[in-house]
Amino acid sequence: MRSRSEEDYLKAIYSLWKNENPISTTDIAKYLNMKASSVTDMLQKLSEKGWINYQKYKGATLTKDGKKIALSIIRKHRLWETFLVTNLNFKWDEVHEIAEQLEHIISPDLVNKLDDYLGNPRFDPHGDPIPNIDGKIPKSLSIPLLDLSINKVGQVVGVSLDTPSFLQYLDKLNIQLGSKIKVTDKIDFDQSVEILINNKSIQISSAVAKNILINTK
Amino acid sequence: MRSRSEEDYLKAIYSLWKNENPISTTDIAKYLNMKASSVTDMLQKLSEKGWINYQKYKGATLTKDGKKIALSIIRKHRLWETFLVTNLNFKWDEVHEIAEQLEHIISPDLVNKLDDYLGNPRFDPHGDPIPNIDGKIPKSLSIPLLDLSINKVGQVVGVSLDTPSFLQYLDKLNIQLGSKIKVTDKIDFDQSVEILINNKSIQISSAVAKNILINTK
DNA sequence: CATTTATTTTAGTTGCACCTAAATTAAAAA
DNA sequence: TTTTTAATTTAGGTGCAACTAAAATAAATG
Repeated sequence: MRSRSEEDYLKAIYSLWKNENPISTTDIAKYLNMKASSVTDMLQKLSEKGWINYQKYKGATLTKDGKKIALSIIRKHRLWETFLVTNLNFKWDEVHEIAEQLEHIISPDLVNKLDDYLGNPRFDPHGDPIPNIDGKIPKSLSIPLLDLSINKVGQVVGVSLDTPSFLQYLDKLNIQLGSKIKVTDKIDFDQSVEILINNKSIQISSAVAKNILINTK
Repeated sequence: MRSRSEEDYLKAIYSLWKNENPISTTDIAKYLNMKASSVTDMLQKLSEKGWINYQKYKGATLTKDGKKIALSIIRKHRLWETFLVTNLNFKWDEVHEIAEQLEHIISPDLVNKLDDYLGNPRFDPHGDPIPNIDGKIPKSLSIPLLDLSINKVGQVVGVSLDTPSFLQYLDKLNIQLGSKIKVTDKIDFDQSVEILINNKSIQISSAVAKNILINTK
């Protein structure tokens, strides 16, 4: 049996895990809005349960079992987000908090029936891949808008950042999932990008263009 | 802010509340599988929050606020049960535990969008009424099968008992929501009932007949 | 390389929601 | 009405998951 907290920690470690380096106590604490001492306590507990590799002062990585758990929670999270957006008509910037609760519902049957009901989607509304029942992650075939060449057209398939402020800004610019975007110019000076969307020409900063994902036909 | 436990207690008191009499500590303890001393603790807390009327040794009743909370949780529970059965193809005896978890998800928006998505159902798959957003409960127009007269036909609209063993027994008899049942005889000796269902004649005990709800056209 | 600074851990505390055991109160039986 | 029994509360304790403050360790700087 796992507690909700334990699941949150495993997911946090998975999310912060980029290269082979272990994740530091402080990074986890920041990610979960907790104090470092609380994190230390939990890391020791998770280590005893065999879900993480943990050495004092050296941070943590997930074991095979820990990774499996993290992926199953991410699977649930993304399936629920898909349900909320495509069936219940939530906007993509409104679903994170709710999915954060739904991901902890316990019932293997439920996840799989939900998956079937949604038509076994491979990506969630943010364009993030949905791990399958075995924890396999479908390869995303997208590139950042920043890397799209001049005069090419692409379709928005997701974002690589999902803070409310970023998503709300996209909403304001009328950039949505499926929006068709043509890159009309790239400004050398600040890497900003001039794009055509809905027959209007707008400028977006490189920071924004970096986090919009475009399909690569 | 409310904890999950607090919500469980309020729902328990609501469920046990038949007439005007307050609900005893012991009854709540039995219902929630807890010790009476734990219940006393919580009753004091709920009383301080203004959700129940509680007097030492005299049991508890819900205040207006407490009743409102209980109804909102029951609303969520029954809406989720409806979703699980009608959309995800769960059987009606499999959904209780999952709904028990889902009912604690916090998001007013979610409940109402789910309600709309399901087409604002008035009754859940067990035939229980779903409180509306203001806590109003639709009147059920059903009677126990036991009270249906000989040679009359009725349709199953719900059950008044939802233990797994009872529901599984109904499944075995092929009695489902919507099943058409004709009462062919009533045995005076033990109040058992002879019915015709799916062109087969079977006998059911009065205990069973009492808990099957039939519509009253 | 020594010292300062930052990170991490340990030790001890808190609130929550449960528990057991003992004391109290209410209800039932003699 | 007294006594016995049952229900309820109080008092004190446990595990969990957070916290603060202090100590220990590692990393960065002079």
